[in-house]
Amino acid sequence: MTKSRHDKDVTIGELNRNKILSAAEQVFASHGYKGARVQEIADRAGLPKTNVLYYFKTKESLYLAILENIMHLWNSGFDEATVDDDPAIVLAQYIADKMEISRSHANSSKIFALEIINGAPNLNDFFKDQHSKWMAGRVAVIDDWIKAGKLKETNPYYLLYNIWGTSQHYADFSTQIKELQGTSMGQQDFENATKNLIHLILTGCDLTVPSEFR
Amino acid sequence: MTKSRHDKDVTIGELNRNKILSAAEQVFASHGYKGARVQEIADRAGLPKTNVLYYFKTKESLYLAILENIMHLWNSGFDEATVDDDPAIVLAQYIADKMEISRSHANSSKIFALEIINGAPNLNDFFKDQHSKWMAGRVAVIDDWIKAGKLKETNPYYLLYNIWGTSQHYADFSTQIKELQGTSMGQQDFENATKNLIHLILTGCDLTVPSEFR
DNA sequence: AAAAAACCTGACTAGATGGTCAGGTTTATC
DNA sequence: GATAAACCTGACCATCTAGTCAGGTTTTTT
Repeated sequence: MTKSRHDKDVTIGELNRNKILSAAEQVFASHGYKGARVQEIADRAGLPKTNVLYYFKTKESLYLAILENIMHLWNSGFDEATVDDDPAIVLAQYIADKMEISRSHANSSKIFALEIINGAPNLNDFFKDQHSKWMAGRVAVIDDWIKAGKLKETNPYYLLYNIWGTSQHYADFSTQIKELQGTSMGQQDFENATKNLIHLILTGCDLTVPSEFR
Repeated sequence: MTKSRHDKDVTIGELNRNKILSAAEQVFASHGYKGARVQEIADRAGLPKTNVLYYFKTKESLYLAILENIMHLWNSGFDEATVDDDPAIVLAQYIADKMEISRSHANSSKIFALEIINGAPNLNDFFKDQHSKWMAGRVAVIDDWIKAGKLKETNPYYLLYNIWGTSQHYADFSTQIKELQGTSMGQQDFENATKNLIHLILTGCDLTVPSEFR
């Protein structure tokens, strides 16, 4: 029996980094970037503040680390959609993806949506650029659908924010319900909410809800 | 011609108070209570910080003044609804009211909804009490509707948060669209959004949308 | 078991922040 | 035009905050 690390072993660093990220997620979600205190993050992580700053040199870098994690979550089939795809299927799946993120990563979702809704005031240039490009690409696809007659004339930004805002609200809501009553929204509740939302958004665009999302 | 104030005259105090409240609304809405800086509020109001603190002794009292203003906005027909009223009409009208507030008072709406969704961490006991009572009353009415067979078995908190969250999202969204494109959501856009929302929420409760809200 | 790497933290600092205060000016009232 | 009330603000302060640093301990590697 050796004391050396095996591949499957978790280093103290990994463990603490995760503790910190998880604590930071909660604090940033409830107080925003400016309002979050490093000390509070440390307390929630059960570590001294200095230790938090050992792993993440600044409050900003910790925040950006969280945003980077979240960005991966936001990847979806919509990213590769083209004018040849069916907008109803692509959008319905996108809404379902967003709802799943709201369910499984409520705090992350809250932080990222807040950042985007407020015009990304805390994102550095790299992230802003990355997100702008993604945004421009999605808007272009939506515009192409409209030009191709596959989607009614609509504001692409309106549509995207609509999806984010509504699915986001379930993230806020599910957290709150849990605190108030001790019971989370169940899987079935979320499925119903997802169907409702797909119906709302798609019919708002004069699209027919694909049978697999009904 | 006299220099005395007439009833219709506005004192300097009233003017400045309004400037400050309006500036504070913006800052609290975008940074939250903790993240808001008195200096930033002063800058936006075009006044020295000391002057802001002359009118509102503390940051907290300024925040509470805003919440008090908003509370009046939240009054609606739902407050006096009883089991004898038609839930479809009461709820549809309530949603329409909330949407109108999102349209006309986006920032206020954001602050108050945030406060409630986060469990009112910054509200003093008076406000908490006032709101708890309102909440208990509304939940009781919804439960009565359910017992009377006028509304399907549903979680009353879920329903209320659903209405707040979705209508709230239009407040965030409308601000953002304005910044991105220079054009606000028009009256027609908001009417459509309101109808969509009424439909979503009511059908979610197995209620039929009253014709006047269709 | 020695060296290196990773980890930890108490004491500290510079700057920001909410708030005070004392002494001023302007406005309203008689 | 004198008095009172309302308004204004530069200088200041106690406290909080992100971040530094130096000197330590533990873990991993060789």
